[in-house]
Amino acid sequence: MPELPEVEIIRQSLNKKIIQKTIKKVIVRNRNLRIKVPLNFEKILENQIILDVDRFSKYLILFLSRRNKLLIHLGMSGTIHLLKYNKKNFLTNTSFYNSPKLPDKHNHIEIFFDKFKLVYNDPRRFGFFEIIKDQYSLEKRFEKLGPEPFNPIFDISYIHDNLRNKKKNIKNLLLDQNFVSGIGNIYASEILYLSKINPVKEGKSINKVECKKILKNTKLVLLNAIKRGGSSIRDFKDITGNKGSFQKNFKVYQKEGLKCKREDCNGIILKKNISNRSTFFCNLCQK
DNA sequence: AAGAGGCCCTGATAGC
DNA sequence: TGCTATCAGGGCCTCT
Repeated sequence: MPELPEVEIIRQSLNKKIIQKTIKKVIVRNRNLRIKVPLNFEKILENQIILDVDRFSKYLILFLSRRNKLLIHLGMSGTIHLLKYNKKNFLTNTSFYNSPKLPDKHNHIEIFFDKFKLVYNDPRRFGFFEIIKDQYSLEKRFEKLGPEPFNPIFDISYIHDNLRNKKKNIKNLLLDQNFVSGIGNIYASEILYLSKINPVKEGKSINKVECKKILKNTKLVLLNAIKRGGSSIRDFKDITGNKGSFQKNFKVYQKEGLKCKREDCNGIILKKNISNRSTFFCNLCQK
């Protein structure tokens, strides 16, 4: 479901609520996530204090008091929300979150704190919760992933060097997490539109000027999306129930058939399947 | 070795 | 109404 901006929004809202809180109890209702939740998962987490909530790419990282970490990935349909306990010690969702569209049957993991619980809901179960034993293992875990777009390593030379021998199209390259981490299907289309680059263009035919545009627009799009609370299509919300609004800023994503937003362009937004993912682009100004 | 395609899942929606 | 097909903010594995 979420790309880097949405995960960052979740991190921020989670950070405010669970830092320095102790995990009282953990219930796993379905271990069959993308990675099987191990049988000792609950025991490892219980009685630990959350020291920090960090993020790399589309992964959330909870730093725990015994120095291990909880790595969370939301896949395509994972959501996290906090439910407050009411006076009778029953659980109510009125204070923090309400979403009539999330049936309880997909609440796979619940982490209980003193006054609220964290609930992980994921209909498609492409997400996962993974215990990482220490800092070294964490770095090892991310070893093969490319830098985030905000990392100074991700500069024009890095982009150019990584594209120049690639036959793969630029859209798929932007989605390749081993090249750059955090871009997903929505933002790839948006970045290429702003850069006036056709999504099917081969990596090796992208020149330095275009690399510069990709660099600039990648950061621009992701930062603006974060600024606006992420993109709320299919009901994305942060853990306190606030919707993002970046979907209102989409130039091409899900804009098939509409006129190009550039005033000096008479193009039409087309939808094309690239490696089985929808891709949106202007037929005229993206060369 | 790079790159294309299949696959992991459920739910919503469209079309007959 | 009820079927079938298609499509979803992701990423890993296998085959060529």
